[in-house]
Amino acid sequence: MMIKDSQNMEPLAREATALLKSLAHPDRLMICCQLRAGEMSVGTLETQLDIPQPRLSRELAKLRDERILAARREGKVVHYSLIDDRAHALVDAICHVMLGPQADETMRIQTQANEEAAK
Amino acid sequence: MMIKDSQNMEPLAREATALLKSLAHPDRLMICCQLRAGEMSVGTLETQLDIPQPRLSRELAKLRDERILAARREGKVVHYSLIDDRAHALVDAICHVMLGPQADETMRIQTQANEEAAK
DNA sequence: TCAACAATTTACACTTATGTAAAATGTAAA
DNA sequence: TTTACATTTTACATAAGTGTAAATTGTTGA
Repeated sequence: MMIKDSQNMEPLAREATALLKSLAHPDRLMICCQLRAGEMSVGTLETQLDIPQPRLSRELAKLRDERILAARREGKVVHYSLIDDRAHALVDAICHVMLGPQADETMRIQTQANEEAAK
Repeated sequence: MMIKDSQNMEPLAREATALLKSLAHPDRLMICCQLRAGEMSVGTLETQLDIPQPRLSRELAKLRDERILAARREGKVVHYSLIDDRAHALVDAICHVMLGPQADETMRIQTQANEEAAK
């Protein structure tokens, strides 16, 4: 009997690769990486990640369109947060794979303390 | 004090996104997914994944160029295998994230038994 | 209302990714 | 060497991603 896994796997693979593509850009990966620590403003992200504002804004918009991030306005400032559990778990896994089991911290330096310092 | 994480994170993020891009296509993800079970010929992959041969061959070539896969010729047949540990670990993680903690098996149906059956 | 700041959108040029079909290559056996 | 089979390469059209700079929108406080 001929077994075609693709019929089971392909839809899942499409879903998975959509998520992978969302994270497959340094700006977007770093953004999601930072936001694991909690909500952060565009200005703070700009400072911490050193991404030119228009580019940052465009990548944020992409991630927002894909419901990976959510935006919350507070006065002039817009705060972004990571609302997709799969994306969160995948970023964790990526850090794990890139850095080895022990040191997820290297890619997760940004803490509330730094958030304050950046203001 | 102003802390710029990007200076630590950016090179790593570039590395990580290179790997993500390699996997961010249904054909390539499914190929790597299958090859976790072990070496497999182009023909077997074609049958199991139902990918047109020229496209399959092109994606295999990409993964080969990036040293994620290795090819071994045996007569007319070319066997591919997954030789990149990070890619292997990341595919495991992707399955885990997409399917939940329990059922990695769903995306890893292909066993040696199926390999034989497909011949 | 005006000025200043935060963030987004637009416009443009350029590169890369993708799907399809046809042609070419390499290998083994008649 | 000719044939058949397995795989790769080429050629082409189209779509999607990326970087940069300029213009625009939305908000607050003078």
